[in-house]
Amino acid sequence: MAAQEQYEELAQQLSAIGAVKRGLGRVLPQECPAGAAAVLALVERHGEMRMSRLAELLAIDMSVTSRHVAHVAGRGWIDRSPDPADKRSRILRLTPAGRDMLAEIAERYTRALTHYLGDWSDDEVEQLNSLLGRLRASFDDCRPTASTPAADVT
Amino acid sequence: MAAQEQYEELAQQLSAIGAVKRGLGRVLPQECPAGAAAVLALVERHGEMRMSRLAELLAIDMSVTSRHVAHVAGRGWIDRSPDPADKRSRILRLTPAGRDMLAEIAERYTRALTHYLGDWSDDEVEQLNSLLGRLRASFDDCRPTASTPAADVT
DNA sequence: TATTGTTATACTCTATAACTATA
DNA sequence: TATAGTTATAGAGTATAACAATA
Repeated sequence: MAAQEQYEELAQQLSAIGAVKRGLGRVLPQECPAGAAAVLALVERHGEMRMSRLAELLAIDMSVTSRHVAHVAGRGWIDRSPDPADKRSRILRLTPAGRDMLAEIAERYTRALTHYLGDWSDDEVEQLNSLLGRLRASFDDCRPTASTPAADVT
Repeated sequence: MAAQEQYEELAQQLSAIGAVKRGLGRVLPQECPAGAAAVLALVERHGEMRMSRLAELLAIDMSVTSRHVAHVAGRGWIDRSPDPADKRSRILRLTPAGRDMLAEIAERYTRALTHYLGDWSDDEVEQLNSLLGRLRASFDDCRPTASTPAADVT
């Protein structure tokens, strides 16, 4: 259990971290904004999936997910094939072109971070990754999506 | 110096941290969106300042800063008085109403974070704050703004 | 009737460029 | 001529609501 000033400080840090995200986003290819890059990365990491699953992983509304996916599908980076088991659903798969784009993105991200974080140790980056992962997890656990069995006191 | 996978992982984590920011932003009062709250917090923390200084602290363009400040000034939370020493400038000062709003925001942030991070130790939050601070600093150091003494090889 | 996904609309945040006033 | 700040415009990201097709 942390102190109140620590929480206020954390809120400040999170507010300010947007500058870092924007800086990193600026290295992306023109055709591939941050939202599109996130889609590609998640489909690569978790394998083929449906729209609803992707929306859950992105932690954004499915309507927004739909637009991002339309963007990457329009450029041939993702394949949307109908799910034979449920014709309402679509299965998302990374295409070879998608993998190429992802490799390009990874290279740009790595180059930028090497530049900015050249003086960070392996351990420090590892720690930050770990803490950010836990932070997300702590928020996910309390989301109204799924894993909320009951509690319907109207 | 970290490994490439760590950098890719960090890029992923930063991309995903937006969900946390949005979650935290949802607890803010209707009249005070995240951008406005950031303005108030920085003026409280650093004391009275000019627009250009605030823009630098926010790490956003002054045009955007101007809109955020207009928002908080319009609600009486910030006072914009002309700088007697330079009539082009305006000095920003927190008003009592601004302090009240800030107290309200701090309370909401703290309540939310207590809820989400109840199982985090004092040390863990401290570590995360520290690493996020360093991350920002590492990016700031490489920004084209100020602290770029020479290098004008046209 | 409920669920999957898409589209329309609106809001927040940001950047670029044009503009005003002052140095 | 250069700088401080404002405003107009455009683009990315997100949420809500209405809608289509299928379960």
